[in-house]
Amino acid sequence: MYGLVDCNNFFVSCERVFDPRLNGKKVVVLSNNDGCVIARSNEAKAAGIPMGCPAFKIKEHTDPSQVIQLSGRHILYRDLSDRVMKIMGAEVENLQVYSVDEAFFKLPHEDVETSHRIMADLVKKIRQYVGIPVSIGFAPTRTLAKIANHIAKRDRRITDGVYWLVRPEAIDIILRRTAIDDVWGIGRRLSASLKAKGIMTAADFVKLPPSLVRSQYSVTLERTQRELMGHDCQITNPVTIAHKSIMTSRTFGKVLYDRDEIADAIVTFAEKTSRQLRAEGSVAGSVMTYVRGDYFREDLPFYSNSCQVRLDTPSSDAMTIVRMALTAFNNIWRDGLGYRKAGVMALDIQHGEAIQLNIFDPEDHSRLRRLMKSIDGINNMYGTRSVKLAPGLQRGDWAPNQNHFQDLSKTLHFYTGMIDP
DNA sequence: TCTGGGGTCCTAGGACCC
DNA sequence: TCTGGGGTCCTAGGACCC
Repeated sequence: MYGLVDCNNFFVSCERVFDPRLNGKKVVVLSNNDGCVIARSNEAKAAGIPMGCPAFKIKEHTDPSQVIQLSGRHILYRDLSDRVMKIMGAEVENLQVYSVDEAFFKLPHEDVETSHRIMADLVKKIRQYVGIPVSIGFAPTRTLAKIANHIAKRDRRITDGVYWLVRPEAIDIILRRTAIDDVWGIGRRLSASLKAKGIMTAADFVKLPPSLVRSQYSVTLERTQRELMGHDCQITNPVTIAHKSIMTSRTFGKVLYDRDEIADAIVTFAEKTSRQLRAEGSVAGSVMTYVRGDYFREDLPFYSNSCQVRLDTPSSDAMTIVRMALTAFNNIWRDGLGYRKAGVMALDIQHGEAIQLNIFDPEDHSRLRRLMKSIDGINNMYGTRSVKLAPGLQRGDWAPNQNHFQDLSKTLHFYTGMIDP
Protein backbone atom coordinates (compact mmCIF):
# COMPACT_ATOMS: atom_id res chain seq x y z
CA MET A 1 0.00 0.00 0.00
CA TYR A 2 1.37 3.37 -1.04
CA GLY A 3 0.63 6.75 0.45
CA LEU A 4 1.11 9.95 -1.48
CA VAL A 5 1.24 13.31 0.24
CA ASP A 6 0.88 16.33 -1.99
CA CYS A 7 0.87 20.03 -1.12
CA ASN A 8 -2.11 21.87 -2.57
CA ASN A 9 -1.34 24.69 -5.03
CA PHE A 10 2.08 24.61 -3.45
CA PHE A 11 3.81 27.83 -4.60
CA VAL A 12 0.64 29.86 -4.12
CA SER A 13 0.16 28.32 -0.66
CA CYS A 14 3.74 29.33 0.21
CA GLU A 15 3.04 32.92 -0.79
CA ARG A 16 -0.14 32.88 1.29
CA VAL A 17 1.81 31.83 4.37
CA PHE A 18 3.46 35.23 4.27
CA ASP A 19 0.61 37.29 2.95
CA PRO A 20 -2.87 36.24 4.06
CA ARG A 21 -4.33 38.99 1.90
CA LEU A 22 -3.82 36.57 -0.97
CA ASN A 23 -6.44 34.22 0.48
CA GLY A 24 -9.62 33.97 -1.55
CA LYS A 25 -8.05 35.74 -4.54
CA LYS A 26 -7.03 34.63 -7.99
CA VAL A 27 -3.29 34.18 -7.50
CA VAL A 28 -0.71 32.76 -9.89
CA VAL A 29 3.04 32.24 -9.50
CA LEU A 30 5.10 32.82 -12.63
CA SER A 31 8.11 30.95 -13.99
CA ASN A 32 11.58 32.37 -13.99
CA ASN A 33 11.32 35.06 -16.62
CA ASP A 34 7.81 35.98 -15.48
CA GLY A 35 6.96 33.85 -18.47
CA CYS A 36 4.43 31.12 -17.70
CA VAL A 37 1.98 30.31 -14.94
CA ILE A 38 3.47 27.50 -12.84
CA ALA A 39 1.08 27.54 -9.88
CA ARG A 40 -2.53 28.63 -9.47
CA SER A 41 -4.84 29.19 -6.54
CA ASN A 42 -8.18 27.37 -6.67
CA GLU A 43 -9.78 30.69 -7.60
CA ALA A 44 -7.38 31.08 -10.54
CA LYS A 45 -8.07 27.50 -11.63
CA ALA A 46 -11.82 28.13 -11.45
CA ALA A 47 -11.35 31.22 -13.63
CA GLY A 48 -10.00 28.92 -16.34
CA ILE A 49 -6.33 29.91 -16.32
CA PRO A 50 -4.52 26.79 -17.50
CA MET A 51 -1.25 25.45 -16.12
CA GLY A 52 1.68 26.68 -18.20
CA CYS A 53 -0.32 29.59 -19.56
CA PRO A 54 1.97 32.39 -20.80
CA ALA A 55 1.48 35.41 -18.56
CA PHE A 56 0.45 37.66 -21.44
CA LYS A 57 -2.34 35.25 -22.37
CA ILE A 58 -4.06 35.37 -18.97
CA LYS A 59 -6.40 37.98 -20.43
CA GLU A 60 -7.78 35.36 -22.82
CA HIS A 61 -9.25 33.56 -19.82
CA THR A 62 -10.24 36.16 -17.26
CA ASP A 63 -9.92 39.82 -16.35
CA PRO A 64 -6.18 40.14 -15.69
CA SER A 65 -6.66 43.06 -13.29
CA GLN A 66 -8.34 40.56 -10.95
CA VAL A 67 -5.36 38.20 -11.01
CA ILE A 68 -2.43 38.64 -8.66
CA GLN A 69 0.73 37.61 -10.50
CA LEU A 70 3.86 36.82 -8.50
CA SER A 71 7.45 36.06 -9.50
CA GLY A 72 8.59 32.72 -8.11
CA ARG A 73 10.84 32.56 -5.04
CA HIS A 74 12.10 29.05 -5.18
CA ILE A 75 14.52 29.24 -2.26
CA LEU A 76 11.57 30.07 -0.04
CA TYR A 77 9.46 27.25 -1.49
CA ARG A 78 12.32 24.79 -0.99
CA ASP A 79 12.59 25.77 2.64
CA LEU A 80 8.87 25.28 3.30
CA SER A 81 8.99 22.00 1.38
CA ASP A 82 11.80 20.79 3.65
CA ARG A 83 9.66 21.59 6.70
CA VAL A 84 6.68 19.67 5.35
CA MET A 85 8.86 16.69 4.46
CA LYS A 86 10.52 16.73 7.85
CA ILE A 87 7.19 16.46 9.64
CA MET A 88 6.07 13.67 7.29
CA GLY A 89 9.38 11.84 7.63
CA ALA A 90 9.06 11.77 11.39
CA GLU A 91 5.68 10.00 11.19
CA VAL A 92 5.94 7.55 8.30
CA GLU A 93 8.38 4.97 7.03
CA ASN A 94 10.29 5.18 3.84
CA LEU A 95 9.39 8.69 2.78
CA GLN A 96 10.49 9.12 -0.82
CA VAL A 97 10.45 12.74 -1.89
CA TYR A 98 9.31 12.75 -5.49
CA SER A 99 9.25 16.49 -6.13
CA VAL A 100 9.26 19.75 -4.23
CA ASP A 101 5.61 19.32 -3.28
CA GLU A 102 4.96 15.58 -3.07
CA ALA A 103 6.31 12.39 -1.54
CA PHE A 104 5.42 8.70 -1.50
CA PHE A 105 5.59 6.56 1.62
CA LYS A 106 4.57 3.25 3.10
CA LEU A 107 1.46 2.75 5.19
CA PRO A 108 2.33 3.76 8.75
CA HIS A 109 0.10 1.20 10.48
CA GLU A 110 -1.41 -2.18 9.57
CA ASP A 111 -4.83 -1.12 10.71
CA VAL A 112 -6.54 1.19 8.24
CA GLU A 113 -8.59 2.98 10.84
CA THR A 114 -5.57 3.78 12.99
CA SER A 115 -3.64 4.84 9.90
CA HIS A 116 -6.45 7.11 8.83
CA ARG A 117 -6.48 8.84 12.18
CA ILE A 118 -2.70 9.33 12.11
CA MET A 119 -2.88 10.75 8.60
CA ALA A 120 -5.76 13.11 9.32
CA ASP A 121 -3.80 14.40 12.31
CA LEU A 122 -0.74 14.88 10.11
CA VAL A 123 -2.69 16.96 7.62
CA LYS A 124 -3.80 19.22 10.48
CA LYS A 125 -0.33 19.35 12.00
CA ILE A 126 1.33 20.43 8.74
CA ARG A 127 -1.29 23.11 8.28
CA GLN A 128 -0.72 24.34 11.80
CA TYR A 129 3.08 24.18 11.94
CA VAL A 130 4.02 25.17 8.40
CA GLY A 131 0.85 26.76 7.09
CA ILE A 132 0.64 24.58 3.99
CA PRO A 133 -2.51 22.59 3.09
CA VAL A 134 -1.74 19.02 2.05
CA SER A 135 -3.75 16.03 0.84
CA ILE A 136 -2.98 12.34 1.24
CA GLY A 137 -4.10 9.45 -0.95
CA PHE A 138 -3.66 5.71 -0.39
CA ALA A 139 -3.81 2.89 -2.93
CA PRO A 140 -2.09 -0.41 -3.83
CA THR A 141 0.16 1.24 -6.46
CA ARG A 142 1.67 4.66 -7.02
CA THR A 143 -0.40 5.30 -10.14
CA LEU A 144 -3.59 4.60 -8.18
CA ALA A 145 -2.30 6.62 -5.21
CA LYS A 146 -2.06 9.59 -7.57
CA ILE A 147 -5.75 9.21 -8.36
CA ALA A 148 -6.61 8.76 -4.68
CA ASN A 149 -4.69 11.89 -3.84
CA HIS A 150 -6.56 13.81 -6.49
CA ILE A 151 -9.87 12.78 -4.93
CA ALA A 152 -8.65 13.68 -1.44
CA LYS A 153 -7.83 17.15 -2.74
CA ARG A 154 -10.98 17.65 -4.81
CA ASP A 155 -13.41 16.48 -2.12
CA ARG A 156 -11.54 18.06 0.74
CA ARG A 157 -14.62 18.78 2.83
CA ILE A 158 -15.76 15.15 2.81
CA THR A 159 -12.37 13.47 2.99
CA ASP A 160 -10.54 15.59 5.60
CA GLY A 161 -7.73 15.59 3.06
CA VAL A 162 -7.21 11.81 3.27
CA TYR A 163 -8.67 9.29 0.81
CA TRP A 164 -8.31 5.52 0.56
CA LEU A 165 -8.65 3.80 -2.80
CA VAL A 166 -8.38 0.18 -1.80
CA ARG A 167 -11.47 -1.98 -2.38
CA PRO A 168 -11.54 -3.44 -5.92
CA GLU A 169 -15.16 -2.36 -6.41
CA ALA A 170 -14.25 1.20 -5.45
CA ILE A 171 -11.27 1.16 -7.82
CA ASP A 172 -13.57 -0.02 -10.63
CA ILE A 173 -15.97 2.85 -10.10
CA ILE A 174 -13.22 5.45 -9.84
CA LEU A 175 -11.44 4.23 -12.97
CA ARG A 176 -14.67 4.62 -14.93
CA ARG A 177 -14.84 8.23 -13.77
CA THR A 178 -11.19 8.99 -14.50
CA ALA A 179 -10.53 10.56 -17.89
CA ILE A 180 -7.64 8.99 -19.75
CA ASP A 181 -5.67 12.27 -19.74
CA ASP A 182 -5.80 12.36 -15.96
CA VAL A 183 -3.79 9.17 -15.58
CA TRP A 184 -0.22 9.63 -14.36
CA GLY A 185 2.10 8.73 -17.23
CA ILE A 186 -0.36 9.51 -20.02
CA GLY A 187 0.39 12.92 -21.46
CA ARG A 188 -0.89 14.90 -24.39
CA ARG A 189 0.39 12.69 -27.19
CA LEU A 190 -0.60 9.35 -25.74
CA SER A 191 -4.04 10.48 -24.65
CA ALA A 192 -4.75 11.89 -28.11
CA SER A 193 -3.70 8.61 -29.67
CA LEU A 194 -5.76 6.54 -27.23
CA LYS A 195 -8.83 8.74 -27.60
CA ALA A 196 -8.65 8.33 -31.37
CA LYS A 197 -9.17 4.64 -30.68
CA GLY A 198 -12.14 5.28 -28.45
CA ILE A 199 -10.27 4.86 -25.16
CA MET A 200 -11.76 7.69 -23.14
CA THR A 201 -11.41 6.59 -19.51
CA ALA A 202 -8.95 4.71 -17.35
CA ALA A 203 -11.49 1.85 -17.25
CA ASP A 204 -11.48 1.63 -21.08
CA PHE A 205 -7.70 1.58 -21.05
CA VAL A 206 -7.46 -1.21 -18.48
CA LYS A 207 -9.58 -3.46 -20.73
CA LEU A 208 -6.99 -3.45 -23.53
CA PRO A 209 -4.74 -6.53 -23.74
CA PRO A 210 -1.39 -5.59 -22.11
CA SER A 211 0.54 -7.25 -24.94
CA LEU A 212 -1.16 -4.93 -27.41
CA VAL A 213 -0.37 -1.89 -25.28
CA ARG A 214 3.25 -2.94 -25.24
CA SER A 215 3.56 -3.70 -28.95
CA GLN A 216 1.67 -0.64 -30.16
CA TYR A 217 3.05 1.77 -27.58
CA SER A 218 5.78 0.93 -25.09
CA VAL A 219 6.73 -0.98 -21.98
CA THR A 220 6.30 2.25 -20.07
CA LEU A 221 2.64 2.49 -21.00
CA GLU A 222 2.11 -1.19 -20.27
CA ARG A 223 3.47 -0.61 -16.77
CA THR A 224 1.05 2.27 -16.30
CA GLN A 225 -1.76 -0.07 -17.32
CA ARG A 226 -0.68 -2.79 -14.90
CA GLU A 227 -0.40 -0.24 -12.11
CA LEU A 228 -4.00 0.80 -12.76
CA MET A 229 -4.94 -2.88 -12.41
CA GLY A 230 -3.33 -2.86 -9.00
CA HIS A 231 -0.01 -4.55 -9.81
CA ASP A 232 2.96 -2.64 -8.42
CA CYS A 233 5.46 -2.01 -11.23
CA GLN A 234 7.80 0.42 -9.47
CA ILE A 235 6.79 2.91 -12.13
CA THR A 236 9.24 5.81 -12.25
CA ASN A 237 11.59 4.91 -9.49
CA PRO A 238 11.10 7.55 -6.82
CA VAL A 239 14.04 6.28 -4.82
CA THR A 240 16.30 8.83 -6.37
CA ILE A 241 19.46 8.02 -4.48
CA ALA A 242 21.49 10.44 -6.51
CA HIS A 243 20.92 12.45 -9.64
CA LYS A 244 21.99 11.05 -12.98
CA SER A 245 22.29 14.50 -14.42
CA ILE A 246 22.30 18.01 -13.00
CA MET A 247 21.42 21.02 -15.08
CA THR A 248 21.44 24.77 -14.66
CA SER A 249 19.91 26.84 -17.41
CA ARG A 250 18.14 30.15 -17.86
CA THR A 251 16.26 32.10 -20.42
CA PHE A 252 17.89 35.52 -20.59
CA GLY A 253 15.89 38.66 -19.96
CA LYS A 254 16.49 39.65 -23.59
CA VAL A 255 18.21 38.40 -26.73
CA LEU A 256 21.99 38.64 -26.33
CA TYR A 257 24.60 39.00 -29.06
CA ASP A 258 27.76 39.47 -27.01
CA ARG A 259 29.96 36.45 -26.57
CA ASP A 260 31.50 37.61 -23.27
CA GLU A 261 28.11 38.22 -21.74
CA ILE A 262 26.95 34.72 -22.55
CA ALA A 263 30.27 33.28 -21.37
CA ASP A 264 29.64 35.00 -18.06
CA ALA A 265 26.29 33.23 -17.80
CA ILE A 266 27.93 29.91 -18.70
CA VAL A 267 30.48 30.40 -15.90
CA THR A 268 27.69 31.10 -13.43
CA PHE A 269 25.70 28.05 -14.53
CA ALA A 270 28.76 25.79 -14.41
CA GLU A 271 29.68 27.00 -10.95
CA LYS A 272 26.17 26.36 -9.67
CA THR A 273 26.14 22.90 -11.22
CA SER A 274 29.48 22.06 -9.64
CA ARG A 275 28.26 23.29 -6.26
CA GLN A 276 25.30 20.96 -6.44
CA LEU A 277 27.56 18.08 -7.40
CA ARG A 278 29.71 18.71 -4.34
CA ALA A 279 26.66 19.06 -2.11
CA GLU A 280 25.56 15.60 -3.24
CA GLY A 281 29.04 14.14 -2.91
CA SER A 282 29.12 13.28 -6.60
CA VAL A 283 31.42 13.83 -9.56
CA ALA A 284 30.56 14.29 -13.22
CA GLY A 285 32.17 12.33 -16.04
CA SER A 286 31.20 14.84 -18.68
CA VAL A 287 29.86 18.34 -19.07
CA MET A 288 27.47 19.64 -21.69
CA THR A 289 26.80 23.23 -22.67
CA TYR A 290 23.93 24.31 -24.89
CA VAL A 291 22.77 27.58 -26.38
CA ARG A 292 19.56 28.54 -28.11
CA GLY A 293 18.15 31.46 -30.00
CA ASP A 294 14.72 32.91 -29.44
CA TYR A 295 12.19 30.33 -30.52
CA PHE A 296 9.42 32.91 -30.80
CA ARG A 297 11.22 35.57 -32.79
CA GLU A 298 10.47 34.98 -36.42
CA ASP A 299 12.68 37.84 -37.53
CA LEU A 300 15.82 36.10 -36.26
CA PRO A 301 17.42 32.93 -37.61
CA PHE A 302 16.91 30.21 -35.03
CA TYR A 303 20.05 28.47 -33.86
CA SER A 304 20.29 25.73 -31.28
CA ASN A 305 23.28 23.60 -30.49
CA SER A 306 25.01 21.66 -27.75
CA CYS A 307 28.40 20.14 -27.12
CA GLN A 308 29.40 17.51 -24.62
CA VAL A 309 32.95 17.27 -23.28
CA ARG A 310 34.31 14.25 -21.47
CA LEU A 311 36.54 14.76 -18.45
CA ASP A 312 39.76 12.78 -18.13
CA THR A 313 38.95 12.27 -14.49
CA PRO A 314 35.40 12.68 -13.14
CA SER A 315 35.25 15.83 -11.08
CA SER A 316 33.06 18.22 -9.12
CA ASP A 317 35.67 20.93 -8.82
CA ALA A 318 34.34 24.30 -9.99
CA MET A 319 37.38 25.24 -12.03
CA THR A 320 37.33 22.01 -13.98
CA ILE A 321 33.58 22.12 -14.61
CA VAL A 322 33.77 25.78 -15.64
CA ARG A 323 36.70 25.13 -17.98
CA MET A 324 34.92 22.22 -19.64
CA ALA A 325 31.68 24.19 -19.97
CA LEU A 326 33.57 27.03 -21.66
CA THR A 327 35.40 24.61 -23.97
CA ALA A 328 32.05 23.22 -25.05
CA PHE A 329 30.66 26.74 -25.40
CA ASN A 330 33.53 27.73 -27.72
CA ASN A 331 32.62 24.83 -29.98
CA ILE A 332 29.02 25.92 -30.43
CA TRP A 333 29.35 29.69 -30.42
CA ARG A 334 28.54 31.29 -33.78
CA ASP A 335 29.21 34.96 -34.38
CA GLY A 336 26.42 37.28 -35.37
CA LEU A 337 23.49 35.28 -33.98
CA GLY A 338 21.09 36.25 -31.20
CA TYR A 339 20.92 34.02 -28.11
CA ARG A 340 18.04 33.77 -25.68
CA LYS A 341 18.85 30.77 -23.53
CA ALA A 342 21.82 28.73 -22.37
CA GLY A 343 22.53 25.94 -19.94
CA VAL A 344 25.20 23.70 -18.45
CA MET A 345 24.58 20.07 -17.62
CA ALA A 346 26.69 17.60 -15.65
CA LEU A 347 26.37 14.03 -16.96
CA ASP A 348 27.73 10.55 -16.28
CA ILE A 349 27.49 11.31 -12.60
CA GLN A 350 29.13 8.94 -10.13
CA HIS A 351 29.41 8.96 -6.41
CA GLY A 352 32.50 10.92 -5.41
CA GLU A 353 34.38 8.22 -3.56
CA ALA A 354 34.36 5.89 -6.53
CA ILE A 355 36.47 7.99 -8.86
CA GLN A 356 38.75 6.22 -11.24
CA LEU A 357 41.80 8.47 -11.19
CA ASN A 358 43.51 9.05 -14.46
CA ILE A 359 47.24 8.44 -14.04
CA PHE A 360 48.02 11.00 -16.75
CA ASP A 361 46.01 13.70 -15.01
CA PRO A 362 48.47 16.10 -13.41
CA GLU A 363 46.01 17.82 -11.07
CA ASP A 364 46.43 17.39 -7.36
CA HIS A 365 42.95 16.37 -6.33
CA SER A 366 43.32 16.66 -2.59
CA ARG A 367 44.43 20.29 -2.89
CA LEU A 368 41.55 21.07 -5.22
CA ARG A 369 39.08 19.43 -2.86
CA ARG A 370 40.33 21.51 0.04
CA LEU A 371 40.10 24.67 -2.01
CA MET A 372 36.54 23.94 -3.10
CA LYS A 373 35.57 23.16 0.46
CA SER A 374 36.86 26.56 1.57
CA ILE A 375 34.99 28.36 -1.20
CA ASP A 376 31.77 26.53 -0.40
CA GLY A 377 32.25 27.42 3.26
CA ILE A 378 32.66 31.11 2.54
CA ASN A 379 29.68 31.14 0.22
CA ASN A 380 27.50 29.33 2.73
CA MET A 381 28.40 31.86 5.38
CA TYR A 382 28.26 35.08 3.40
CA GLY A 383 25.83 34.22 0.63
CA THR A 384 26.13 32.50 -2.67
CA ARG A 385 28.63 34.01 -5.08
CA SER A 386 30.57 35.95 -2.46
CA VAL A 387 33.55 34.15 -3.90
CA LYS A 388 33.27 33.25 -7.55
CA LEU A 389 35.44 32.31 -10.44
CA ALA A 390 36.31 35.16 -12.72
CA PRO A 391 37.08 34.57 -16.35
CA GLY A 392 37.82 38.31 -16.35
CA LEU A 393 34.35 39.39 -17.36
CA GLN A 394 31.58 39.65 -14.80
CA ARG A 395 29.53 42.02 -16.83
CA GLY A 396 26.68 39.74 -17.74
CA ASP A 397 23.43 41.44 -18.56
CA TRP A 398 21.67 38.13 -18.88
CA ALA A 399 19.62 38.07 -15.69
CA PRO A 400 16.00 37.01 -16.22
CA ASN A 401 13.20 39.52 -15.75
CA GLN A 402 11.39 39.26 -12.43
CA ASN A 403 9.11 42.19 -11.85
CA HIS A 404 6.40 40.78 -9.63
CA PHE A 405 7.93 40.45 -6.19
CA GLN A 406 5.83 41.48 -3.25
CA ASP A 407 7.22 43.57 -0.46
CA LEU A 408 7.86 41.10 2.29
CA SER A 409 9.46 43.49 4.75
CA LYS A 410 6.35 43.65 6.89
CA THR A 411 5.74 39.94 7.03
CA LEU A 412 9.20 38.41 7.07
CA HIS A 413 9.75 38.68 10.78
CA PHE A 414 7.44 35.70 11.22
CA TYR A 415 9.95 33.63 9.46
CA THR A 416 13.49 32.95 10.48
CA GLY A 417 14.67 30.17 8.22
CA MET A 418 15.18 32.00 4.98
CA ILE A 419 18.61 32.91 3.70
CA ASP A 420 19.50 34.69 0.50
CA PRO A 421 16.04 35.19 -1.06
C1' DT B 1 6.07 43.79 -25.65
C1' DC B 2 5.67 39.23 -22.92
C1' DT B 3 6.09 31.64 -23.87
C1' DG B 4 10.31 28.13 -17.33
C1' DG B 5 13.57 25.00 -15.39
C1' DG B 6 14.91 20.52 -14.06
C1' DG B 7 14.53 15.85 -14.32
C1' DT B 8 13.52 10.43 -15.84
C1' DC B 9 13.07 6.43 -18.94
C1' DC B 10 12.80 4.12 -23.44
C1' DT B 11 13.75 3.23 -28.36
C1' DA B 12 15.78 3.23 -32.85
C1' DG B 13 19.62 3.31 -35.45
C1' DG B 14 24.54 3.64 -36.41
C1' DA B 15 29.30 2.26 -35.46
C1' DC B 16 31.98 -1.23 -34.34
C1' DC B 17 33.49 -5.94 -32.98
C1' DC B 18 34.26 -11.00 -33.83
C1' DT C 1 27.47 -13.29 -59.65
C1' DC C 2 27.73 -14.60 -54.98
C1' DT C 3 28.11 -10.66 -49.50
C1' DG C 4 26.17 -13.83 -42.14
C1' DG C 5 24.82 -13.66 -37.66
C1' DG C 6 25.11 -11.97 -33.32
C1' DG C 7 26.47 -8.89 -30.00
C1' DT C 8 27.68 -4.26 -27.49
C1' DC C 9 27.93 0.55 -26.91
C1' DC C 10 26.69 5.15 -27.85
C1' DT C 11 23.73 8.93 -29.27
C1' DA C 12 19.73 11.52 -30.53
C1' DG C 13 15.24 12.17 -29.92
C1' DG C 14 10.68 11.47 -28.08
C1' DA C 15 7.60 10.71 -24.45
C1' DC C 16 6.52 11.68 -19.79
C1' DC C 17 6.66 14.09 -14.94
C1' DC C 18 6.43 18.28 -11.60
